[in-house]
Amino acid sequence: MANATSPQLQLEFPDSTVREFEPGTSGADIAAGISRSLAKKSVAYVLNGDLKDLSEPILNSGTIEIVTREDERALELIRHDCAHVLAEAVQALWPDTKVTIGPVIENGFYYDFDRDQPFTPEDLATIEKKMAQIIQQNEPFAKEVWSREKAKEYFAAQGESYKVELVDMIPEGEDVKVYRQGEWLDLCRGPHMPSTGLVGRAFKLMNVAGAYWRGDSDNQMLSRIYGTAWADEKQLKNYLHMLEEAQKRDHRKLGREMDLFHFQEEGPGVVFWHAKGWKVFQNLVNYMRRRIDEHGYDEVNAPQILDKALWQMSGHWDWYRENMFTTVTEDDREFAIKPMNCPGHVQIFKNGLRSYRELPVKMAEFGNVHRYEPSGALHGLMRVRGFTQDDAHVFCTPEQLEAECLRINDLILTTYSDFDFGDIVVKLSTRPEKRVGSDEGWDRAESIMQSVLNKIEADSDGRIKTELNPGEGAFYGPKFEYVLRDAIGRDWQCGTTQVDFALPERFGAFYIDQNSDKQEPVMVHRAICGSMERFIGILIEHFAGHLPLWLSPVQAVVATITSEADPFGEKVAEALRDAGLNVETDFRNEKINYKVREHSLAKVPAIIAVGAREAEEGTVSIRRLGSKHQTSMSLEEAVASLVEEAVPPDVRRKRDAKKAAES
RNA sequence: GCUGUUGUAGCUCAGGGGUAGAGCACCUCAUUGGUAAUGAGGAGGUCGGGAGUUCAAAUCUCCCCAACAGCACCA
Repeated sequence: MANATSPQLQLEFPDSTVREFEPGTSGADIAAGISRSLAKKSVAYVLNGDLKDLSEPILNSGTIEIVTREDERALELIRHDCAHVLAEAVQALWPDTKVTIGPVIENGFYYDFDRDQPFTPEDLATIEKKMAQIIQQNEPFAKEVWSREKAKEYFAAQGESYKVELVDMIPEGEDVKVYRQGEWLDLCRGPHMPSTGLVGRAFKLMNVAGAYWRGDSDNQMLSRIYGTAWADEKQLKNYLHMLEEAQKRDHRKLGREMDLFHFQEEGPGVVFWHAKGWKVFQNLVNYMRRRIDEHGYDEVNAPQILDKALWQMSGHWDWYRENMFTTVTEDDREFAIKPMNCPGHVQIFKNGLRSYRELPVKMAEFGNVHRYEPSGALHGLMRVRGFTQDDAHVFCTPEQLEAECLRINDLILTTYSDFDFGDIVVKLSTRPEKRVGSDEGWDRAESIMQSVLNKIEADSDGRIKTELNPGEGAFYGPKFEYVLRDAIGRDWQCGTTQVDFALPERFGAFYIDQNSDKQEPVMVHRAICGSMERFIGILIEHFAGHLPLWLSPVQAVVATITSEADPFGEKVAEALRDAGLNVETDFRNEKINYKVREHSLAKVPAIIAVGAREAEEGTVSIRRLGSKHQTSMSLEEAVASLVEEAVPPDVRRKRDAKKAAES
């Protein structure tokens, strides 16, 4: 068709100029046509939003942009190329290693290998050296399109059974592509940069780990090597520095330094809360109590241990047995320690007769639950075997469901904002394969929740991102998951709203409607912090230990400079305590430098130093955590400002609203 | 649970087949000092637990436990 009348490509450049090209022109040709320096610097191009190999011929019109190595979009190419170089290096060093996949991930990449002898951390340096050699050789990445048969034959002959499996997974109609780099090649959909040399030197292999083939624990465990790669060494250095900083705010480390809690061998996954940590815990519980009170919940408390029969009825005995702590008494009666609060709450709902007039019934509990989590899952406060859920169950009519979901969303989002969390993702998880209830029921619930999800996003001013998690719902109903991101960039699911079809029916819970008929209520499970333990862990990391004054276990330390000032120091402490603040005194025979250092390390928000001068003038010198400066003010001023700052955000919000209404 | 690594004083860590060492913290004494470590002295562990090899084990081997990094699972 390429003749004199064949249509030219219309390509629009970033500066909005449109130019015509012969179909089949490559990105490299275009870059070369613009300037020699661009041709040299370019590593790929973007056509209509898709990243392409520089050598890829252009067949369609559209917007085009040449991507240089410095471009942010080149970063994923650098990382992906680096993964290929890693794989080549590994096979050069250990030829009997089989390759699998090596994708780009946040901040880097990994590659999974199958090898009898897993890699050791010492191997990483060897591999890095080999990688540097490969990069030095600067072989071009050459794309080839193979037939399915050829690819399978080739990889089978190489003994690369995983690659054969991967070829089979490529959808019909899609090209089977391999990228060659010198002698070595890999099945890959691309794109890549023009040559291995462009990977550069700003890469580092981070660690080795086991990982299951295709993410399934029934499959073979592979040996995974994680790496990071950046455009230049400065970026790499920054990233490594960021990791170090993140480690400093690890809640396990801060928990010890701040004397909040500890773990020990005899109690894997259960927390020993120290006095200060428990104070934080109580401050958090008190906050949540005020919030749920404001939202019309009733707090209840259901038993820790219940007969197996109840858990059989709830379905937990079938679905959740391996995660439950159980105990058999002398008289051979079997009990389970509750892993969830819902069955208990249903019992409370069922006790007595419920009228439609009572609905929605909102039952809350700071429920202490125990779950036998896999040992490898345990992680500080973030993942424990005994924890406290800020749990609640809303029993309502189907008509009330949407409004209740929105009400819960409001409670969750205001709570997160009170704790200064901005990065929130709400995910809607829909019906899983293994499930109870009719498809019509799921249709109805999912459509209600989808509309709630849309409202959540629309009302958030872009603060909330929403996602769909198909097939990830609970077996008894769809759910929303509220996910926060921690200091190290890990995501933690905290809040959740789950619609339950199964439990009311299983327990035969009902209410009496307008016509004196029995009706099954809809049950909504919801948690906001999720686990108080985890939430505190996230708070510690989020604030790097600098908890807001209202949450802080010790809000101020009064430290005297000389013992002469002790009586005045006592007076200051008393005044602060009388005003409701949590205050400690430090009258030890130590220098003020020593005291300041110690309390700063313990993350005390305010150090109030008093010496002879303050005692005489009736003033105090306040040094706030994180600041190197101190301000001097009268004792009265100090008390008033600290008291004001220590007002919890919800109390402040209510107070301000009241004030605004009055004026 | 799976793969790998680690486990020595409260903390951070050194050592390593012949019965343990540092710094900080702790205790005592001296020092009363202006905002991130005053000085001196003292006490403290049998080296995660168990078994084995050995004349001798904290050190080597095996089993178990726990922690850490991932994976899988999950609030």
